[in-house]
Amino acid sequence: MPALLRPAFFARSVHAVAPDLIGATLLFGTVGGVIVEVEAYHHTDPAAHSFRGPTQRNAVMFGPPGFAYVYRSYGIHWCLNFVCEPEGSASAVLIRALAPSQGVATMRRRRRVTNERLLCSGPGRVCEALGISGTHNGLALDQPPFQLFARPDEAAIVSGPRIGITKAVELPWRYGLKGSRFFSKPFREERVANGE
DNA sequence: TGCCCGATTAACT
DNA sequence: GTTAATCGGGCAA
Repeated sequence: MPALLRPAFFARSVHAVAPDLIGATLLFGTVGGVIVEVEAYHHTDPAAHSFRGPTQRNAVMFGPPGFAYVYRSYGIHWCLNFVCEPEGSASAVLIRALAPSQGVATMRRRRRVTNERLLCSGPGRVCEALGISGTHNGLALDQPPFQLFARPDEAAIVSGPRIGITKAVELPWRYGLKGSRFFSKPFREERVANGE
C-alpha cells in the first residue's frame, strides 16, 4: 500500500508539490482515482485568486497547507485545490483530472455519462463525480472523507501552459501524467518535465 | 448599487 | 469551430 500523504507533503513550494501529485491517488468517500492533471497557482501569480490578497472566498488559501480550497467557477461548477507551502504564502494546486479507479458506477450516476474518459476530465467534472461542493471548503486533506496516497513509483511527467486563464498565460505550470487518456485537454507536446 | 468577468462545461453549427 | 448557461467576487462610483 502506498504511503498516505501527510501535511508535510504540502508544506513545500507549489512548484514542487504540483508535479509530485501526478500519479497520486485521490479518494473522496468511496470514489476517486489517480491524479493525472494539475495546475500550480502562487500568490505572486496574476492568475491566482490569492494575487490581490485575502478575501472571504480565498481565505483558506492563506491558511496552513494540507487543506482543500473549493470555489465556484462560472456560477455553475465547483473546483478543488490543495493548499501548499507554509501558512500565509497562499498557493494551491488545482486538481484538473483523474483516471477513475474507485466507485466508477457512483461517479457515472452523478455525472450522467457513460464514457469513462469524460467522468473526471476537467476540474468541474472532478468535483461533480466526487460529490465535492462549497460545503467541503477548508477540509483537511489527511482526514476523511479525503484519502490521498503517494504515487507508488517514478512517473513520466509532462508540462505546458495552463488552461482557461487570461493572465500569465505563458507560464508552463500545468502538469500531466505522460500518455494519459484522461486529460481535460491534450498537452501540445508530451515533453517530459521531470528533474526540472 | 451596478457592472464586468471568470482556474468551465455542454450543446450547438 | 462558436456560444449560452449562470452567479458570486471584485472593483468603481
